[in-house]
Amino acid sequence: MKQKITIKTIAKELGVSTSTVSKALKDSHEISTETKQKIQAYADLYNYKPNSLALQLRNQKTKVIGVILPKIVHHFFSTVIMGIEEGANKKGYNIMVCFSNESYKKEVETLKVLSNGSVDGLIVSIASQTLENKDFNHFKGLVAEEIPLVLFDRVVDEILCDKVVVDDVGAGYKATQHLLDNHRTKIALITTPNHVNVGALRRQGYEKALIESYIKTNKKLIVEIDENEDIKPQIEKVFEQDIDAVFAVNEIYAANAMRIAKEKGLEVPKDISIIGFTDGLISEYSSPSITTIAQHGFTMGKQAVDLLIERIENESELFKPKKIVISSDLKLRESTKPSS
Amino acid sequence: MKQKITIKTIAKELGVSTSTVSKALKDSHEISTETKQKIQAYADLYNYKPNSLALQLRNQKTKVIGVILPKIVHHFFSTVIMGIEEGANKKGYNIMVCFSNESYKKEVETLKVLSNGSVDGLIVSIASQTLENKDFNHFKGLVAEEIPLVLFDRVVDEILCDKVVVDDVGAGYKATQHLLDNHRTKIALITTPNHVNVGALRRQGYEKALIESYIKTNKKLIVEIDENEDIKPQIEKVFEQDIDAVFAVNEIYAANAMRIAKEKGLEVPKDISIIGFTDGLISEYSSPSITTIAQHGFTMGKQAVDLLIERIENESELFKPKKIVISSDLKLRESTKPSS
DNA sequence: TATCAACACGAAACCGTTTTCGTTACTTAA
DNA sequence: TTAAGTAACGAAAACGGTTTCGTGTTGATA
Repeated sequence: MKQKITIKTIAKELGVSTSTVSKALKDSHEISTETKQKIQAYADLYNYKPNSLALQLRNQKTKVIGVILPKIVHHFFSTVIMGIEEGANKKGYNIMVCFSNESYKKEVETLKVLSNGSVDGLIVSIASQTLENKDFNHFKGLVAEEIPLVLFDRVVDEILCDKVVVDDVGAGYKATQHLLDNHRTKIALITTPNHVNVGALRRQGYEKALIESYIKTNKKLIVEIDENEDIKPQIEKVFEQDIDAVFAVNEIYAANAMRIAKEKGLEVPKDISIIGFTDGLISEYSSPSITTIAQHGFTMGKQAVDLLIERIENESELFKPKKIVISSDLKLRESTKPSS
Repeated sequence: MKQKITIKTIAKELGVSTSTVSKALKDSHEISTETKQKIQAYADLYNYKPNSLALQLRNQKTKVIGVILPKIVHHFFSTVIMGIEEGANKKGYNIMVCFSNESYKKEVETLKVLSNGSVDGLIVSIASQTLENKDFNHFKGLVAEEIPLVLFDRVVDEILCDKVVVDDVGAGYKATQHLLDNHRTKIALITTPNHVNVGALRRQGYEKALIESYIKTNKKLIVEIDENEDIKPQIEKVFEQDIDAVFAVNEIYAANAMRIAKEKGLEVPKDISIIGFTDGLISEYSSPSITTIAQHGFTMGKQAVDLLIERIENESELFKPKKIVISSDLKLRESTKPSS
């Protein structure tokens, strides 16, 4: 990179002190109009831009927000990023995005790197492996250092910080109830392993809805997908049971289920109803299109970043963690059209 | 944020100088074993982490790479980010991600902010609006300042820098040829406005393939989608023509085309073949699944970041812009299965 | 005993900027 | 004539590190 022009260069070149240059560029009244014009002209000519590192060091703030996601090739996380970026940008912040790739180790490392002063605060969705081994010390460290932290979607109670989540139980309930309303009673649930808590919560909603309809939950109708294995055969297994509906906790699972149903000669939604989660492009463009629970990722990102910036800029306030619950909507599409 | 522990605090607390502390923490031979142990123990106890801003200022490098994308809710860009992040991470860099949202103004601003010393280099895919109004001065400014820059996917010749692109002409040719091989001759092209050069290039490939088969291109079969309008009606118009195949330059257009085909009672691939671009989840999960040109976004991101880091770390070399062309593959699926 | 190297540490400069607090020189009012 | 005020600028500290170059104290050697 070319040697950048600094205040020092300008000062030396114009035979004044750096303080004068600094003040002149800020249009301070302390400096004579004449001198100001001379300095500003010179700065313009050589395209002077203040070094942001120096400013960050001096001001003890970076105007950067760190974002750590488990993965990105997932419509939901993409929309969350959009929301975060837009909200951050509006308040003059930039975002630094990292991925844990669902790995505990990488999450710990990334957290360490970002908490070295390079960001003013962090927005994180916890890696699946971390949720599994339940070791949250790296997060607790952050909290102890009082680095502003907002968790979203995948959160845990052990970490005392602000949180933004969707009403997973309610959403699971809503989805299941919708199937029940369509007179489906043999509803399969395709979910994540139980340690991924959003999956567990949606399952609670599913069970609650069934109980209220006096249907006892049948464990054989529930599959917990192991993402390290091939997904399709795992879902296929549940089709060996007698089912008339599928509730999947994300759209990939839902799309797979639909594909399998078709392969088995089942017609959607006549023979079997399918409902997914995360209102992404797959659900929208598959045929038949898939009814889903819309998670409002954009809103979630926006809320998370607003909360974080609030926390960053009002440090003085006493700390009382907030939890924002975003309600989710049922987005009706073809895959659950009543047969009547 | 809590007051962080610094080298100064340690020095004062232990009654030594900051230089001693700094050296001790780096295990310098200049410091006695005794003192080193004392200092290291103290640092560990209070969880000392060197302030990265201070280091960045002193070393004149940030180990951060800026990434500016037109948008993210697009499978292709998501995979590119993954590639960039992985490559960057491997070499100890972090990435700062921003979005231009296809807007010229936001692109200019973002570029300005990031080139203030907060990043060591930039990876950018140009905003559609910028391509349209052909004003590249903000990029030329970067090049003049010798800030390492790599453009990918959407690139232009006017900017003298490293580039990573897919072989768009070849890909367009390949796709069209595939349709021709399946005895389709009335091939519609659904593309972007011509200023988005990747669209223009793919169109060249399309036209080349047709010419080689002695088929004259019919302008009525080509639609340039205006993304500010509703997409579906625009695509519907081409179905008023007599067509037996559709080549779409991205998967959203392809999915829309398939949906329309079905609504018109056309069977895919019996009555009409459809081929898309960008091997995303929509293509994979729609039914029938859609044949696409795989763009290898991950590879692209990786190559881009490798190129950039190479440039950052070997400044001395004389500058000769490189252009890496990534070959694309045809991914055969159901939407173009030969009817025979 | 004088000389010299090795050892262990500190002072100070530096990265680029801001800001407080002088310090001049000049003007104005008492 | 003198005290006070003001305009215009500079010196220096500060942010948190690293690094070069002393410097004082040992111990060994000639």
